[in-house]
Amino acid sequence: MYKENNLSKNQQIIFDLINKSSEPLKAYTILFSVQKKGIKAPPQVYRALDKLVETGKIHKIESKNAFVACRNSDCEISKATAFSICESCETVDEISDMKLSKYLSDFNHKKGMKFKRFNLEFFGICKKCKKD
Amino acid sequence: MYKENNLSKNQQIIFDLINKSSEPLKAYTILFSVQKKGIKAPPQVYRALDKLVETGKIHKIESKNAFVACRNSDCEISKATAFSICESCETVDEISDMKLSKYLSDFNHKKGMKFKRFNLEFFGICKKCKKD
DNA sequence: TTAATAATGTTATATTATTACATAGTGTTA
DNA sequence: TAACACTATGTAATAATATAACATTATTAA
Ligand SMILES: [Zn+2]
Ligand SMILES: [Zn+2]
Ligand SMILES: [Zn+2]
Ligand SMILES: [Zn+2]
Repeated sequence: MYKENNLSKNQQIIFDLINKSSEPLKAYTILFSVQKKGIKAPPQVYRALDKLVETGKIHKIESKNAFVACRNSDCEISKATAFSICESCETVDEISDMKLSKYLSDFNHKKGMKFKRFNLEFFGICKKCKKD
Repeated sequence: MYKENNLSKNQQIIFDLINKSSEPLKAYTILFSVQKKGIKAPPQVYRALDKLVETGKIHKIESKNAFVACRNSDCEISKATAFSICESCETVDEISDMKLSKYLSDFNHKKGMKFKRFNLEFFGICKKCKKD
């Protein structure tokens, strides 16, 4: 089952759910949504999530403990992620900006640490919410 | 008690602990450490932490659910935070880089959202760990 | 076909965080 | 001072997030 599609059964079920969602999904929301498909316990969800994050199919929004599907082919397997988060409606968008990504990937710490990965979360009020 | 020092009793106890620590502290580690000082329950810790984050005295490392004291007068009350995190020894350093901070504060999303705040977490292996 | 690896199923438990409600301290102003 | 708003505290219970441990099955590679 793994070959043709590179996702396993549980991984595919959970990825499909996250990918169809317009908002970040939390692990237990996912768990409740997939119980009818036979996924009954937290470890099944967390294992699939871990794998999907590892392979860059989804990202974790750390400030929300929630997961979104990757919308950006440029984030190179989760090595360089950036998001905009509306503090009013909670909408999350993955930022796809080559200049920003390059600037941060090239950033070198004064203390000599070479970074392999970064995650950036911007917060504000989105256009839609501003109108209200 | 609030006037002279702008921190309340519990806030001061918890700030002192985090400030003296060389590593990020987790809420329940803090709770266990301050029980002899009369702080006995999670809400007391979380309330103090919330306030300290709000006022920029400490920051939350989202990827670790842990807290560090602010080492940077430039982060302007938690509006612009950046950290380097060693994936081996778990050391966390607050990055103080005006150019980086300005670059990100000035960054404008294509979708027209104006950002009020950001948090950036870099991951890698620190110098010390590279030698081993 | 055997062995290694990856994925699954299941139960229990650990860790992180909040709700709800009662009480006490502090600052302002009538 | 007394009345009030506001902030902080204390406490019990519970919610939400995540992992450990172990048994089983599926897939791949040698
Ligand atoms: Zn992505
Ligand atoms: Zn919004
Ligand atoms: Zn700071
Ligand atoms: Zn290190």
